[in-house]
Amino acid sequence: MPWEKQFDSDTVLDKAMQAFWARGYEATSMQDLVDCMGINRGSLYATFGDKRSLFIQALRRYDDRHREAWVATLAAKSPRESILAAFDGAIAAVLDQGSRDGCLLVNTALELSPHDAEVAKIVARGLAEMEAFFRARIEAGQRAGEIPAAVGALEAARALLGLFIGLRVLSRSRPEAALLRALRRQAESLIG
Amino acid sequence: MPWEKQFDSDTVLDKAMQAFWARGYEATSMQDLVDCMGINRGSLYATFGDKRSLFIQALRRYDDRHREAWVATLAAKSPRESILAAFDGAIAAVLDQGSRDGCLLVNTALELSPHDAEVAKIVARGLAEMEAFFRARIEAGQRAGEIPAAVGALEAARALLGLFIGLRVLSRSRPEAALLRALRRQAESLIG
DNA sequence: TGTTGTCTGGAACGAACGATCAAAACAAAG
DNA sequence: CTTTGTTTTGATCGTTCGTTCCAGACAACA
Repeated sequence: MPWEKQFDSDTVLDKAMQAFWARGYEATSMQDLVDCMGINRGSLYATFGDKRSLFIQALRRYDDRHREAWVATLAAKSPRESILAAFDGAIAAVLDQGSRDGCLLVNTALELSPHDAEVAKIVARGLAEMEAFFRARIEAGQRAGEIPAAVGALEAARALLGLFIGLRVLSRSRPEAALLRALRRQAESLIG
Repeated sequence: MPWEKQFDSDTVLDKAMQAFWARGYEATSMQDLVDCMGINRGSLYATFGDKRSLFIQALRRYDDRHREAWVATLAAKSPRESILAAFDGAIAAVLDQGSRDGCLLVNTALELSPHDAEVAKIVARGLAEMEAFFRARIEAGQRAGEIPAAVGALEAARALLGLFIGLRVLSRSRPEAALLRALRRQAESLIG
């Protein structure tokens, strides 16, 4: 029998994900990926297929490991605080870690969604689940008396999604504390 | 003496702008541009320089012809209505004309701002002027009694910018009427 | 130890990329 | 009509793109 893989698929996929995350799909070449993933060209193609295929796997992994894990982490907090913590986390990534990568789902929504149906589907689902998260947390907050019952959960969740996307875009282009915090405060006043 | 140009620089620059707008910088090749601009390769390079240079000129032109013209059009309405008309216009572009192009400034904010300082400057200025527009209109609306004085003009303007950006991103990835309209309603309730 | 099957490194592919160039085409001035 | 200087044109440059392929390295099994 052959010999086991010399690398961990998930580990190298994570590196590909980060490259796509920082630079986008078109601007990341296969050579960039070979370099940053630390595996051979042949192994890359044998394991992940072509570039688009690799990107889709990276995007799915982002959706699993980042968006879902992020939701799970936030779910530990109280409903109202979990919503604000979502915004705080995105702001902290910019101000504390100096990250200008934003969110891969949002970046991809702009770069590829209008031109690639399969990618668009993944992105739309991810964004829809963020909206669903906000909505569920608002409703839970209302049951717990943390959030006024007068707030329309669906409407507010959609507005929060919009604000959150705006925050991610501005993280990449105008990473200014005052600006980002203004969006967070708006999110706060939105849920009472 | 020589003979005049056979094409109008502004006309062909508009076509380049639309190509970059729809597909982004990296995904638009010089061949695409030669085809859609309708002029020869040599004329293109002689008139606009290299690809990045052409893009910057197209971006500046967008900033002039679209963002500024857009502001000028809106300024004809009452302050409060002009803000809502900004959102309505973006929604109409999606629902009436089926456009999924969004806003070139927003698209560029994500694709190039983190990696190109000169582009980032143009984008940041454009976004800052959108913020300034919102702020000026809010203050004018307050003077006219259309908008409650309790609204913090700067904070609200920043939130509107975030919502507007979110709207533009969702226009490209989830162009659903209910979703886009929820953002507009949030903008409305934001200014009283 | 020889066999097996995969992984590795690197060369190489055709195509497309951004960019350049010299010659032909041309309108206006002399 | 000739001269002049720019535009246009299409060929072509070298590079990089995404992708394929093959010989050598290697660990596990017989």
